[in-house]
Amino acid sequence: MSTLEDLTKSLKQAGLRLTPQRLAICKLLVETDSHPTAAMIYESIRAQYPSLSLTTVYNTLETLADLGVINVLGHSGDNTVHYDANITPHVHLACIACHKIIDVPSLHVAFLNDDISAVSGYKLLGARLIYYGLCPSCQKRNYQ
Amino acid sequence: MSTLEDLTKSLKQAGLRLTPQRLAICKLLVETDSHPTAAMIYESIRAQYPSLSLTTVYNTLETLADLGVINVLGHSGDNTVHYDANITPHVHLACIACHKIIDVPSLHVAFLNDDISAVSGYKLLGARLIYYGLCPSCQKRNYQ
DNA sequence: TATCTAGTTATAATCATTACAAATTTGGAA
DNA sequence: TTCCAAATTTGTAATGATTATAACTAGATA
Ligand SMILES: [Mn+2]
Ligand SMILES: [Mn+2]
Ligand SMILES: [Zn+2]
Ligand SMILES: [Zn+2]
Repeated sequence: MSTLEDLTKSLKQAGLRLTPQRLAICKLLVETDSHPTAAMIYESIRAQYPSLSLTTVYNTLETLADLGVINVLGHSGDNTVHYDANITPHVHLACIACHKIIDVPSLHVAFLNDDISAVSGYKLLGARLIYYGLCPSCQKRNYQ
Repeated sequence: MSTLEDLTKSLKQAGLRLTPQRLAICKLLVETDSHPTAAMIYESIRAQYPSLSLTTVYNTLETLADLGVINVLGHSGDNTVHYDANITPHVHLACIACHKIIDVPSLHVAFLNDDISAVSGYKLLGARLIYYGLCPSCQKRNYQ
């Protein structure tokens, strides 16, 4: 799990400024475990920075992803990209009904990593390990 | 790996017709190993069915995905959804430069599945296991 | 044949994301 | 401190994949 220092250091080391907007976005990313989208981040921070623009959120997320300190998850059935400050490969569980994404621990991820690294010939930059289905509460709701 | 019969049977069992368009899309899906997008499928089949519409491709893919006989992969950095007729959970390697997606065999996927199934409490419907990075030829190209 | 319906098609609408240019802020030079 | 160039942010417009809509077609049924 990246810390706030990880993110801010990597910005500085890349010669980029730590603006209030970037800092707020970084803070939110490391403090949440909800795998937010750009729009969610924008809505959360708008209260503190009323002048914040959605473009800045997208730009900052792209910058952090390019630096390799956050992970870009794909869609969870909702046509929006989710982000994760936890860049150690780990498994996600996405509900196709309510679109929540949670982490699932599994020891086998580490073995999987070793396999892929050894076999692929690719220069690996990250992973998106996503199982999807219906979360317990959405299962109930569907049967009512 | 789903066969053509798997796809056509599941369409019939759901009371849906096996139209020429649907058949052509199913054939392409089971014959390719390239994880095509809706647009790629449309372009491939247009020669045989000049009247084919992109909407039909999208509709058919959604139908097959809802039936659970094809898998919806996320983006590979190209902002387009990729599809896979191989619904047994397996690992993908996506190149962020040329956007090709290949399969990678690993025994640990089976163990991972067992873990997730046992622990989650979710009703699991599928998985997207994607590592991304630079493929060997794009690595060369970047260093020239 | 006449009718009904699932499916297809063409077209338009949606909306997340990206591109662009003007305005603002910043850190450093003078 | 004051000024300046560069970096960054912002508001707005453009893009493009996907989805919605409604007219049309084909194929089954009676
Ligand atoms: Mn996570
Ligand atoms: Mn595959
Ligand atoms: Zn749910
Ligand atoms: Zn490549």
